[in-house]
Amino acid sequence: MSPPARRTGRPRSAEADRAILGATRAALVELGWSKLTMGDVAARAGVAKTTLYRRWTNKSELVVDAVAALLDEQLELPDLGSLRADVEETVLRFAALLTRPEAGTSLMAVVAEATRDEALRERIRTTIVNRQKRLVLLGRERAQARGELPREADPAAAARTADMIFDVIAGAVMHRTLVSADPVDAPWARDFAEVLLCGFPAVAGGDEAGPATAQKPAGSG
Amino acid sequence: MSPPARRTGRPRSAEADRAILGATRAALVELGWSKLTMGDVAARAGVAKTTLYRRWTNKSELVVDAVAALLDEQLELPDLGSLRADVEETVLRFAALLTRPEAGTSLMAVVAEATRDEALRERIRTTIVNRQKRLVLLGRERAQARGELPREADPAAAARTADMIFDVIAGAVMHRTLVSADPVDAPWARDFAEVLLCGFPAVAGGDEAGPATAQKPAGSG
Amino acid sequence: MSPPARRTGRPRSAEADRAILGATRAALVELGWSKLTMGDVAARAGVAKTTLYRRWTNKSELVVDAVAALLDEQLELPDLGSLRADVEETVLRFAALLTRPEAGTSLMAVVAEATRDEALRERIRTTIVNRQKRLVLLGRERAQARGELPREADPAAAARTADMIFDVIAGAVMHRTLVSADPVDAPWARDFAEVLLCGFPAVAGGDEAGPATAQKPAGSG
Amino acid sequence: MSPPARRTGRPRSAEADRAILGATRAALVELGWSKLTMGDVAARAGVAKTTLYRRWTNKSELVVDAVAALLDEQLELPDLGSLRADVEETVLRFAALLTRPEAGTSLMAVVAEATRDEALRERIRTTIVNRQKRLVLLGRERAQARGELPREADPAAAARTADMIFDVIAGAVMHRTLVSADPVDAPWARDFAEVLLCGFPAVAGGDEAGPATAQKPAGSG
DNA sequence: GCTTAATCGAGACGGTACGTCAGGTCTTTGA
DNA sequence: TCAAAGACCTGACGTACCGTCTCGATTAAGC
Repeated sequence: MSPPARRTGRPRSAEADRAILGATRAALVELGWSKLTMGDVAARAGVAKTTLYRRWTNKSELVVDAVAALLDEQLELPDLGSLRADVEETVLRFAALLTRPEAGTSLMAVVAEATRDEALRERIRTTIVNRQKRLVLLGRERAQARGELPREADPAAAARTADMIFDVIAGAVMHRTLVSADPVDAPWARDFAEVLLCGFPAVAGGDEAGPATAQKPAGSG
Repeated sequence: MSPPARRTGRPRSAEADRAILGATRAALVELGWSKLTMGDVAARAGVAKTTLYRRWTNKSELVVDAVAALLDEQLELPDLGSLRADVEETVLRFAALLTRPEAGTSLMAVVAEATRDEALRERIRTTIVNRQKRLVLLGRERAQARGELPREADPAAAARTADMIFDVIAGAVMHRTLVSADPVDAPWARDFAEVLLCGFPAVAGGDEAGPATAQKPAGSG
Repeated sequence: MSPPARRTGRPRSAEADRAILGATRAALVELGWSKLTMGDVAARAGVAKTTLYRRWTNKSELVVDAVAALLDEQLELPDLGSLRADVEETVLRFAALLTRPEAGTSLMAVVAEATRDEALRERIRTTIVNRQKRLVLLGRERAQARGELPREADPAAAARTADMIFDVIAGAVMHRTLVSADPVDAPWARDFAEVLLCGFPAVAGGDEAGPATAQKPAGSG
Repeated sequence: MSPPARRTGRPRSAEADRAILGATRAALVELGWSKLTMGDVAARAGVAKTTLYRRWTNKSELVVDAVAALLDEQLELPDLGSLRADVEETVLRFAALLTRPEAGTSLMAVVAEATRDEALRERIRTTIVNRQKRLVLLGRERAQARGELPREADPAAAARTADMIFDVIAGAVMHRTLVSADPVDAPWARDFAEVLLCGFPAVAGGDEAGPATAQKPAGSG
């Protein structure tokens, strides 16, 4: 059907695929992105380098897949009864994941590489970004079911909002963890959820200051 | 004092320093982080590789300095009369900067590298992170002067808040630009400022839904 | 007996054999020994690599057979009425053959390979060396029939002599053509025949000098 | 002067040159031509592969130089008082050399390679062929001094003759040793010297048969 | 006409070496 | 002492070919 069903020749070993991705993750844990080599991954997987290059054109694509598998497997949306609690927990889990040596660094490195490589960019978008956005979509749906958020009429606007939330949450955690190199702990998560739900003036000083200044600009919308 | 006062021998050429950083930026523009080579930088700067290594211990540190200089030179806080306007403009400027080939990629790559290199992490913190936090601090001060934000009593809490804001703004822009690979344009900036100042329920549907559900959890501090 | 009489199963394609040897020669012409690859030969022959390895254990053996077939097909002893004329003509023909890109190079390469490979050495001996010695044997017989050479009493000595002649003729032509990389033309062939039949002092200066000095050493034999 | 006298930069290590050629010869002895690898040679020489490739563009050129050095060092013309004795001894020595694993095979392989590589052919000619022709020239001179050979008037003809003798001797020994894979021993050397000095009919049957048939063809020069 | 078994094509596989490239160091001569 | 030049070692790169191995599909010979 969609894949033309290669009929002929020896079929690719599914075993090898698994071994390679596993070896990649193990190597990332031990060595980190920059010291990981294709030869080493091949050796760990008990596989020839050519087998590796037959499936992934380079280190970046391989690592994207390995990281994507990790994210798929590790990230699940909790259901703690309130949007705020779900956000806090998700932030903590995501931060914990990014702190793992195989995840955060690799993601950064791969994204850096992608700026010069359209194919890689596409692969990141499909296997990581789009797939993790499900968390935002699911979280919103639950919040709407609970009555915490209104149902949105315009689906385009809804999609835009989801993208925004995804970028804000993922971006903030990533930046805090990897760029600022500060810990994401429970207090931070609480403050962050507050900012996300109420705006930062609520955190900055007192609740009374917030509403007064945070008006939409007169000319907008 | 700080420089141990080298007295003897041929002094280092200040010309060389400038040429090297310039060449590094030019090379980053053309080639990007991963294809940039020390040999190439040296050649562009009309300098021997030795000279280069006498000043920076490795590629990463060199690039950190080049990027830091770029950020120092390009990022300034606008004063548009309101906190919201300042945030929107800053977001746009920062996004424009990250889109430049020498900036975003390099930053990501260098951060990725830093996860395994304490010295590099420190250099990033001092020459990039801490130095750009000035924008947040200055912005808050102005907003306080305008009466848009209250003066905070607890300096530790004030610092924490500033860090948070910095991570949220920088992180969101960075993630949108480089990971999601979507454009940061005026509408996005407007929405983002709205989230930042009022919380995301304000964007999600209608103002009425927001306040009702986004209460602090009962048991929290 | 010699073939273990495979009774059952699909028989090997004789077509394939021919196609492979042909493709090998074509590839040798185009690429030479060192750039010839089994995969390429298979592709040219429209045959799978497996088919190829089912018949020849490796590249060297395949090439030996291809070259042997070439020699068999191209080398024939002329009958020009005198030993000298036959020698000259044979030398020219052999040189012409060695100059062809598929012959000389391959022969050298295969011989080089054989020094570490007894099986290959044996194959060369049987399919090339012994088979081409027929030219020497036939030539001598004809010369004896013409009365140009005496019939030899001792068959062992006769064989030794034939071997010697074979090595001298083939070796000289091969060395001149491939090592010295000088042309074997009619004058050279004439001189060579002179040396072979009369000894080199006859060529060196004048006939008178030769016999006088080229005596067997007194103490030998 | 002729080399523009590179003044600047670290000079090439003469030590390395020696180590590499030595390692090459050692590797040839142990492994033979086809199993010798550049990486292995580099490792044995305690040198990086790049250092090796900086001096020789490929395996063949390296081996040519190694073999040339071997020949220079091992081949010397004996002076046994007569041309015949000198020839016999030289033949034996040359055969002994070719039998060594690093010499004969390598020479064949390199010559095979050279048929497709003009630069290599030139290198063989200058470093091996021309340099070893000295033996022929020297041998003739001595024989002339002894009165065994006439002095030749025409220098061009003299050169042609020397080339011929060189090809006949080297070619015969090489073919016997490597192609026919038969031993070159004292009896063979004696027979060969006889052929070379008196023509092969002298060996074939009786001396009386030789002169009668080995006349120059009527129509020639 | 069915069974049997070796052959065929295709192409993936584990290996080994290739020749290149970049990182970072060291050794010259010259300023 | 520093600078320019460039050789050096290290180690990874991605490719090429080797010879082997699985596939499913043929194709005769024997029953």
